[in-house]
Amino acid sequence: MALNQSSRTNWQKVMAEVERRIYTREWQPGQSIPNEADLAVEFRCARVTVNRALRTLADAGLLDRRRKSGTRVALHPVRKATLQIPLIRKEIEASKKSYGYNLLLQELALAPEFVSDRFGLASDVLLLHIVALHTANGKPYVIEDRWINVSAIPEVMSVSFAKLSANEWLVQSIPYTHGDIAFGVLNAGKEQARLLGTEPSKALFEIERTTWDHATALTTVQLVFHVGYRKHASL
Amino acid sequence: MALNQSSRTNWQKVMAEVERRIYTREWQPGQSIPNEADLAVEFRCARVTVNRALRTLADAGLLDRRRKSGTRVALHPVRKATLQIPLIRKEIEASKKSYGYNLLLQELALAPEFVSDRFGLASDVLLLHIVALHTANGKPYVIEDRWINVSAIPEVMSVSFAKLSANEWLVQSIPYTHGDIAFGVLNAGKEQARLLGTEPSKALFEIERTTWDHATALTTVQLVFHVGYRKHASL
DNA sequence: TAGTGGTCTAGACCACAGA
DNA sequence: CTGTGGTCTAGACCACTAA
Repeated sequence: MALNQSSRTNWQKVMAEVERRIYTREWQPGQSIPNEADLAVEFRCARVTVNRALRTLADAGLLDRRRKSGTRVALHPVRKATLQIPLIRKEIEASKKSYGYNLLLQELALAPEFVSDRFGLASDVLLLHIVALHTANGKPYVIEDRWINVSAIPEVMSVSFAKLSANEWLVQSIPYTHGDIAFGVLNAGKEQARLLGTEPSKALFEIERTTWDHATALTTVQLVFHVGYRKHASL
Repeated sequence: MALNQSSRTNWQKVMAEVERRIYTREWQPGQSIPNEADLAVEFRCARVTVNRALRTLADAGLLDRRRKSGTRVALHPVRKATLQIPLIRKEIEASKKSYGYNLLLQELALAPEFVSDRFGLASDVLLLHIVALHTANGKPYVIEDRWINVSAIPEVMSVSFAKLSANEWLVQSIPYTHGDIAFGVLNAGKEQARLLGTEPSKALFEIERTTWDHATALTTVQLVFHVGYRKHASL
């Protein structure tokens, strides 16, 4: 029993010891490990403490757990990367650059088909269309191209996004139950290249995000980032 | 007290109810919520149950918790997206396509500077360089361009990656303590375009990943995906 | 220094899925 | 049916930090 890890809490020590045994192949991939009760005895702690350690490792993908059949070391550890999705302003300020914002378009318009499809609405519905440019130290950072479901958020009609970005107003004013997000890539079009200060066909990083209130779509946004943008995470 | 949610366990019901109060603005952004003990009384459950609910919401970014000053509804909910990083083979098989693999290069070579820098090694060190193409239904899916630290993993020298990809062999054979991952974008070069069946300068999605055993870098890999590749997650 | 979240314990019951 | 993980409880002590 080697629980002398430097980690603070007991369940973290247990977790570190279990990780060590997995790492050193003392417990091999696919192999069953002792059950919680036995480990609690070995580690001289409550079973709940072992449970928390093993549950955390299972969440991280290192263990597979099933009732009755027990806990096994994962054969193919599906690691998970957690990405932070902050406000654009916060992201820029976090890198110690000065944040700037320019509204380019705010108008009611017929939604393109891919948007009305995504929202599950008829194709002749008017939605609020907003395009804006966020800058860092005065340089283009990201284009925000957003559609808002005005029937779900009528109060948005009386808001001006000249000073406050839709990104920020929505986060502060409109809660949502869930959303989906996709990371992709595109070749810059003429207008995108002009706005971002680069040449057409340059490869640009793109994020599409749609948020929902239960079954009602609230807004969908396409973010197109400046050349060289990367998103980092740890495993 | 409305704990009649359809969720199963008690802490999930508590969490759902707290989420509801946040969502309906019964508890407004920035506002303090009752402490765990009071909530436990209100919900007629143990404090630990409330703790698990609130801790989960804090992990998700909806609450800010501090000792002594208590729990507040987050002002800027920094949502987190969790991306699955599976084996390439598993990812392809999960979309019900047939997986294929072609080794293009396996040789000892002088590492380019960005690799020896990343590994913290001298610039004249020989590393194992592997390039391979993974296919889905016979069509190019992703180029795997990998450098392996042979001094940390000497046994890799006796492995042939003609049949089994380095991606797969490493996951099965070489555990790691941590890693970092970056998502980015590039314009296809001539060779990349040829391998992926597209034209040069097309925008391609790229993932760079480096894994470590404590302070020792094990391997770094660049994955360049086929045109149109996107990575999805939920919020 | 006092209030709050973080953790730990021993014991209990439950839910699920193999044998 | 039975073993295993999942959860819950009441009570306790600890760690941090704002007042």
